[in-house]
Amino acid sequence: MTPTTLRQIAETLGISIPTVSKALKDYPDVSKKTKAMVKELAKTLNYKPNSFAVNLRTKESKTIGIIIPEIVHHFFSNVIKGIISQAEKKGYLVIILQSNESYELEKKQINLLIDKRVDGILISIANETADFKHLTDVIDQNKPLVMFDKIAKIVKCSKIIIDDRKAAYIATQHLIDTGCKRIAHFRGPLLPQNSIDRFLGYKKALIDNGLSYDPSLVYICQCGDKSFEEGKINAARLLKEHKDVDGIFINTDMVAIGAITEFRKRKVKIPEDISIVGFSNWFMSSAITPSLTTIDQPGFKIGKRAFKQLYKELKAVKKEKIIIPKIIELKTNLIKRESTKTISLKT
Amino acid sequence: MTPTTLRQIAETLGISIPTVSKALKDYPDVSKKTKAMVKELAKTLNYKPNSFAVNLRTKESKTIGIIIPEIVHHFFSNVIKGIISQAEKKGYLVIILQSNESYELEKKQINLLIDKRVDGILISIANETADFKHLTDVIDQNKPLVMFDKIAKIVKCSKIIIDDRKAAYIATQHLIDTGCKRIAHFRGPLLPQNSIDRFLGYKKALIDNGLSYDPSLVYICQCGDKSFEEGKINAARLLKEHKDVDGIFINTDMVAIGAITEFRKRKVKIPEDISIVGFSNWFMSSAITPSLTTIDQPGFKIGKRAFKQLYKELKAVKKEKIIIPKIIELKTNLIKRESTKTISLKT
DNA sequence: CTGAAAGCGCTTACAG
DNA sequence: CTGAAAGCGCTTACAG
Repeated sequence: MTPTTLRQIAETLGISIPTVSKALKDYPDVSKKTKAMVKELAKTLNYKPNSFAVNLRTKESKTIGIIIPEIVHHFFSNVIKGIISQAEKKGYLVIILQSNESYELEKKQINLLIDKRVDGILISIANETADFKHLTDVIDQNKPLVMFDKIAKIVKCSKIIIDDRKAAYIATQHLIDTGCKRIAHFRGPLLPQNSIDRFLGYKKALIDNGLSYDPSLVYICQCGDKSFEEGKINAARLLKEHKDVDGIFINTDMVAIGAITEFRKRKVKIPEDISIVGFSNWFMSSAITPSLTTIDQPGFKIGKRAFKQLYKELKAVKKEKIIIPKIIELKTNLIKRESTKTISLKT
Repeated sequence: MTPTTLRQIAETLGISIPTVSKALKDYPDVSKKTKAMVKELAKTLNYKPNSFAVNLRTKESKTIGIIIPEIVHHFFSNVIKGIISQAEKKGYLVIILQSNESYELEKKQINLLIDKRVDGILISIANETADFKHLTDVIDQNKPLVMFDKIAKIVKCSKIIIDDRKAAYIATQHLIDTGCKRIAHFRGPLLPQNSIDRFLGYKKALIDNGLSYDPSLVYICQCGDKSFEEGKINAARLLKEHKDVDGIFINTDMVAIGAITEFRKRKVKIPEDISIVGFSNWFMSSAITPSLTTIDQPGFKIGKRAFKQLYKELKAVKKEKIIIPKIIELKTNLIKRESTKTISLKT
């Protein structure tokens, strides 16, 4: 009923606890005979080391924590999957917490994880978060912290990101290259770095191409639960307020799909009347009609890389080496589909 | 740098470790003065109990494990969210593992969790799983185990389910009530109980209404990554093989949306030519055109209830009470939308 | 009201 | 090759 302990094995075998411990871990200074004996009994008794005791001795939990704003989200669930798959390979278990984009919750959750003595933390910060003390505290405790996707530039830790500005630039450039002259942008909330960067990339592409930047063409979305609705609403507003718009770069696919739905309902032709580029390459983007041109944001890969970096730092800390924060930038791709025109070959 | 311990507080204050421990936990037999003194110092030193030591003593980790077939999945990510939200309230942290529908992985993961000494386990079993020893082992160790959604009927543990058979019956009945005479079914894989039950509900509705059951109208989908594609492929096959079909009950929304996409492409009118009912009420179901009539499967609620049940059993075990397995059935609803006809009032 | 004692189950450095 | 000793940091029953 109660789990087997080293003591039980030692007593039934008439040897000492340390010897049992060492035999099980194949220490070279234990006789083959003893090892065989111990291992056999351990197996029959289904011995499993008590992880609490092991943790207490080794000061490691072989567990990491991850905090994300939202679990029910295509991008983040892919990131989680990437993290878990990689962590499992290295013998780490993963505790998941969801901040709901709330700074207070995020702070509390960081504390929960620290209390649990996780070995390291992976985080994509909440939109609300503007104060980073809870995060620098983690680093000050010499506990590895890696940020991904939604990062805070000021915090000195490793980060797994994409070049949002560049990707947005490419997306907007594609609209320009395919003939759009008046391009709107449905952006994300004001605070998070990636929605700022996507906006800046959009703006720069316009200016570099000699198109004027018009702030009234920029619509804000919260990109939460209601993304699809926001897409529809903004599409309707845009149609009313700016009849001359012929292209939109949209912060996230879900919003873009909402917009497409609304446009189709109103018989606006895509891409002929309005071309659309989304962001993230959610699988529905290739499924809808017309399929959506978008920027592929590699969630699974981001998760994998985030864990790999954390793992490196975990090992560094163990060897009492200093952690040198690394910024890892993953590539994105423009996926051309039906929601934008094909580039006309110019002579 | 290193975390504060009880010893440090005791030594700087010149009192014993047990007194510090008791002061911090507000034991009645410690003087107010001592308590105040201890608490203040604990606060300034940012004392946090070492969870490893606490676990070792109390034999509790305040951590539970959850195993699901797939994280990147609307239903499951909602369940996870429900579990986590509830667990956090009760001071439990959640470790998540993904079985990829693989029996071997699932077995390994159960062991991982047992090795970690989680207090309890929540699981939705893999399609492949037909042997349940790894699960009964958990129960035999007196460790609470609660199944949800994809369950094994033989295993004696609590289960959070919906009445798949009834829901499927209602879905099919709705097709019949709205005038469908020849109804196909796109079912899930052969093994999992819920896909069996949905199939049986479909079949029973046909028979109860005097319609003949025709096995050739039942198509199998794996319902994995390729659900959308499977929907398209099966829709195309159906059109070729059974031109007379006027209604389909589909195992899961994603497949249904694939089917709708294919039908629209081929100018099949929905619901006039073919009516469709899905299953799960994925949010895209209300977004697509035509919007999808479907069965609402309350993922978040299932997660919440699953944790609540586990929590009850956790407490029971602590009090050395016997766990009485409970089957909790949550209600589903038929959500009528555009992919089925409105019921004609008969006189 | 306070503290000495025992112990949770393991690991590691050291003695023999 | 084996084992006695110390200790990780806490908690709880008990003595005073």
